[in-house]
Amino acid sequence: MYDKFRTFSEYMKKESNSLTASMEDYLEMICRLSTKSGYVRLHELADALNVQPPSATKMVQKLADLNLINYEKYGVITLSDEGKSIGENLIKRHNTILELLRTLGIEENNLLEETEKIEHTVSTETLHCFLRFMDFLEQNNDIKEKLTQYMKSKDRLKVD
Amino acid sequence: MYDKFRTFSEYMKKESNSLTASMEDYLEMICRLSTKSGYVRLHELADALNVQPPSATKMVQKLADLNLINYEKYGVITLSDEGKSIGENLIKRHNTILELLRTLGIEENNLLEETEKIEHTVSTETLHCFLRFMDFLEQNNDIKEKLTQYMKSKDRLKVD
DNA sequence: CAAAATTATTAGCCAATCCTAAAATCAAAA
DNA sequence: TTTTGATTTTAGGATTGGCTAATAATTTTG
Repeated sequence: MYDKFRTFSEYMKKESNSLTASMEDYLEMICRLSTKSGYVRLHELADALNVQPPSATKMVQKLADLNLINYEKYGVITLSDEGKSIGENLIKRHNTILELLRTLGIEENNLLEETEKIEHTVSTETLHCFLRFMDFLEQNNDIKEKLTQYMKSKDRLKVD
Repeated sequence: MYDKFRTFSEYMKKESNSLTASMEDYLEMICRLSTKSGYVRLHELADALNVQPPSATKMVQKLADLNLINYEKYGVITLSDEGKSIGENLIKRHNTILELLRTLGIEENNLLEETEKIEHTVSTETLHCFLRFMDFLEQNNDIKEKLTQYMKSKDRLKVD
């Protein structure tokens, strides 16, 4: 009857070719931080993700093994071509989710956290649907406006 | 600059009072499976979640420690009042996400998996926004119809 | 250039959740 | 009632990604 269900852990176990949620976080952040100067230092990365340096070291070594970044001990972190390409897509995905949540009225205070949690869980197909939904609103600005107004007003039909 | 970011693992670490994603999965499923007879057997639970029995044993023991279920070795699993209440809310949350994703045009094939991944990540506030969005569509059936048509059509504005 | 300060690594630990293999318990049938 | 078969538990292992404490390398400063 319920044979199609899986636990969260099992869904989140990535296939061999793809990245774990944390790997995605690191790569995404490396991508953001390296736009200015072209490289990142380990401690900047650790700071930005609010982890301790040893955690960053470990992950950076993993990403280097996967050839997504270039890194040698005590050195500087730069993105490989593949890493850059993936990282840019991760950032796009992040921005898409963020925009969607904003459209649906999630408060600015919670936007980042909610985005960061959700982004790792959505498939490409789902992401496309989200984009398509926002296209729809772009093409129907009256509806977008009406929706925005509605989401702002406080009273609700159902409470939970 | 990016000091508000966290890694996925850190976001998903629950505060002491709340449940991990996997605990939620188990509790939710126990709730579903026990509606008929009022109880669940361990192997039913393991089957439904596609895990091996030892994994289910361990988790069931944890949930019993938290007084969310009643369980004694080799016995039958029943929900405590608190477990039932939480479980029912988890199912509501599940259904809300599922309905939202369906509205946004996610294919039936992917609906369950996408729902199960996302459900653990959204806050109560976000959930309320989702509900409110669907209220909006209920109250504006013309818009809902137009959106559905739009999501069905294949061509897209942007591709990624 | 040597000492001090900063940055990064290693080593080792923890928690969560899955797994397999083997042992224990329970229930049903001969 | 004893045997068999199904169910469940225990024991032990793997992976992931955090952490701290101690060490090492690098950079800055006096």
